[in-house]
Formats: sequence, structure tokens, C-alpha cells
Amino acid sequence: MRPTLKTEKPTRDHILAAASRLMALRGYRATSLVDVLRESGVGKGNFYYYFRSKEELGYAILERVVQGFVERVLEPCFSDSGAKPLDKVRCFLDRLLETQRQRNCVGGCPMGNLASELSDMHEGFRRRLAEIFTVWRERMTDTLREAQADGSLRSECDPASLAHFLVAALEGAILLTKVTKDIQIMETCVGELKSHLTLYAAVGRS
Amino acid sequence: MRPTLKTEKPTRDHILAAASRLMALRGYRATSLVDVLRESGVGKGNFYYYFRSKEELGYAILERVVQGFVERVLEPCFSDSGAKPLDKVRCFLDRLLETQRQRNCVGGCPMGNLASELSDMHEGFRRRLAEIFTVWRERMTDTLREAQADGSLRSECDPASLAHFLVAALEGAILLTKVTKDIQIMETCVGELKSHLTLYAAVGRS
DNA sequence: TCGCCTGTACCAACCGGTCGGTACATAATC
DNA sequence: GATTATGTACCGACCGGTTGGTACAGGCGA
Repeated sequence: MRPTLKTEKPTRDHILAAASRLMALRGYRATSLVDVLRESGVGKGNFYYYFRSKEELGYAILERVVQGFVERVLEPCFSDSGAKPLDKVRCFLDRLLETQRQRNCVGGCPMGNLASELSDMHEGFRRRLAEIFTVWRERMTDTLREAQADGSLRSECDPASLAHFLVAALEGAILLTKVTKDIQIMETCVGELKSHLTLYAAVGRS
Repeated sequence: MRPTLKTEKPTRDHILAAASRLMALRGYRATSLVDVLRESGVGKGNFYYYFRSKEELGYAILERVVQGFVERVLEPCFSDSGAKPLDKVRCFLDRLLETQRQRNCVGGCPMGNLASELSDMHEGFRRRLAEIFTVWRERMTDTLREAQADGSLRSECDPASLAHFLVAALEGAILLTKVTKDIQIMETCVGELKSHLTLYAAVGRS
């Protein structure tokens, strides 16, 4: 029984990793505790040492998924201070396309899946997910505002509306990619979204 | 017990209606047979007279949902022979917006919900759903081709790509509307999609 | 007689959560 | 120093309830 540092909880993280893998494919309800325990190799009593309930596990998974998304997708694209704002948005589109390609069109978007499954049935999840999408969208909105400030996006464009649309269209593209198992759908939609940006691009300043 | 025509099965339809209501909100897995029986008032033995399994019920519900969608949304918009092709597309966008408004942003899209929940776990459902989205998209593609033929859509537009994009963006918009419970998201996205159409519109011929 | 329908008992598997217990390290007490 | 108390981590059996499905006797009306 090894001593652990105050902030490290390997067993808890191990459970979370295993549960995240399962829930990404199966969704919340179809992921049972027994499955999680089997996948993680942890005993049931021990599970309840770390999580009070399946719901609490679900919330923790959601946080973990979001953190991973922010670190691996949002931050690399939007924190590149050398890039022009619209290039950041394109980088984001391309990054999501590559993610779906690497996953062979399996899994879709974990946040979108949970939103679809739980929004009408579980208010706690709906609220958290709505907040997550808000953060995602605001990050996009800020960048679009920068593009307006630097003149590459016209002033009649509403950054918030455009950001809403980009997020929604991406979620839909990911869902259709998942159901058809055809990466071309995602490619097509990313292409159309880039074209959509040209609607509002200031001439010669993209 | 009134005599019924050979093609009418009131009890079966009654079960389907009840199950559709439940499944539209809860999804497939979270809709139990006991719930369906309670909602429909039909006995269990009788249920199995009409359906061999929960899966068969699910397939029947899907067909029913699709039929309703075709009759109430697709056909009214796309079969209006007096309308211009691009007006048909706009009618479709508006109809979906009104549907979400009437439902107070509850439920989302039944087909999208099932696609999200089951595409990676149940090949039978994934195949059927992929086919449904294909039909939906082809209807849109045909209309966009008509728009090209009548000159209101430019020849460099690819109708199939645009149709893919429209369907995907709508699904995403519906999903975000469901998670945020804010009809404005849907309004915004429908507006952006109409703007997107202008990308390809021939000048003065919309 | 047949199709439709009822009610109900039963089944094994599943489900999230509870419980009594073990192992061990460390601190406190006598 | 030995004993006791405490806290952390862990375990699997057990619990009551739920689930989709099976089986079946029987009723009803055309």
C-alpha cells in the first residue's frame, strides 16, 4: 500500500480514464458500473470510496472530457498569438476534422452525445453542458471580434451569431459523420464552413 | 371491439404512438417496456403479440417518425410545385425552426437523438438512420439541382455538398437548441444558413 | 375456429448502491 | 514499548428493485 501525494489519486484517475473510454462509445445510461469496474480493475466498494454515485462519476468524466478538449483543441488553436484570428478559426475546424479522421468516424463528440442523451432528462447535465458549449462559443466569439478589430472581418458580421453557427454546424457534422461512418461528410462541412467565413471576410484581408 | 380493416391495427398503432412519445424524450435505452405499457395501457402479453422484441418496436418507431417527418415537413416544403427551388429550401428551414419553437426547445430531433445514442452500438439502427439522412439529403440535393437548372444557383455550387452541409448544420442547431433551451440559437442558425445560400446564389435570381 | 386481447406468474440478468470486513500506516495513550 | 485508536484504501457479497422476455390459461366477438 504505497503512500500517495496529497494531490495524486491514481486509482480515482484510473477509474475516470476507464469510464471515459466506455462512456464515449456507449453514452451515460448504457455504461454500467460493472462495466467500469471491469475495465478499470477496481472493486466496487473502492469505487464508492472515490465517487458518491454514478452521477458524480458522470460529472467528473464530463469535466475530464472538457479539460482534454480545451488542452488539445481549443488552446492550441486559439492561443497561437502569431496567427491571424481567422486562421485560428480555420485551425480549429481542421483540428476537429483530423480528430474525426483519426477516430475513424467513431464516437462522435462526447459532449454532443451527452447533450443529446441527457438534456431533456437530467437538468444537472443539461446545465453543465450548456455552460460548456457557452465557453466554447465565447472563445470563438472573442477570436471573431479580434478579426473584426484587425479588419479581416466586416463590421456587419455579428461575431456571436457566427460563433453560434460554427459550433452548431460542427456538432451536426460530427453527428452525421458518426452515423454514416464517412469522413467525407466532415470534410464537406468543414469546407462549407470555411466558405461561409468568406461571406463576412473583408476583401483582401483574410 | 369494432371490426377493423385489414390494414388498421389500432392497438399496435396505440402502442407505437405511446412509445414514440416516450422515446422522443428519453431515447431508446432509457425507455423501458414497462413505461411503454403503462403509457399505452396495453398488457405485456399483448405487446408481444404485435412486436417480437424491443428492438422491433424501436425500428417501427423509427419508421413512424420518418413517415411523420416526410408528411409534415419534407413533402409540404419540397412538393410545392408553384414555389421556386430556393424558396422550398427556405420553407424547409423555417418549418424546422417553427417545430422547435412549438416544442419549446424540448426533444430535439428524434432521428438525431437515436443517431447519437445508437450509431456506435447498434449496427441495425445506424444503417437505418444513415439511410434516412441520405433520403433527406437527396431530396434537398434534387431541389438544389433544380435551382441550378433555373439559374438561381450558380454552376460552381455542388448541390450534394451544400445539401450535406444544410442537413448537418440543422442537426447541430437543433441539438444546441435542445441543450440551451433557447430558440434564439435555432433562429440564428437558420438565419446563417439562409445567408450561406447567398454564397451560391446567382445575382438577382434567388 | 380464429384473431385479438387480458392478466399474471415466472425467469435470469442487470442495475446502482450498501455493508461488513481486511490491510496497513501512523498517531496517541498508558 | 506495547496497545489502542484513527484514517486511508480496498474488497466482494449482498440488497431490493428493474429489465426484456417467456409461457400460458382463458375471454370475447366475428
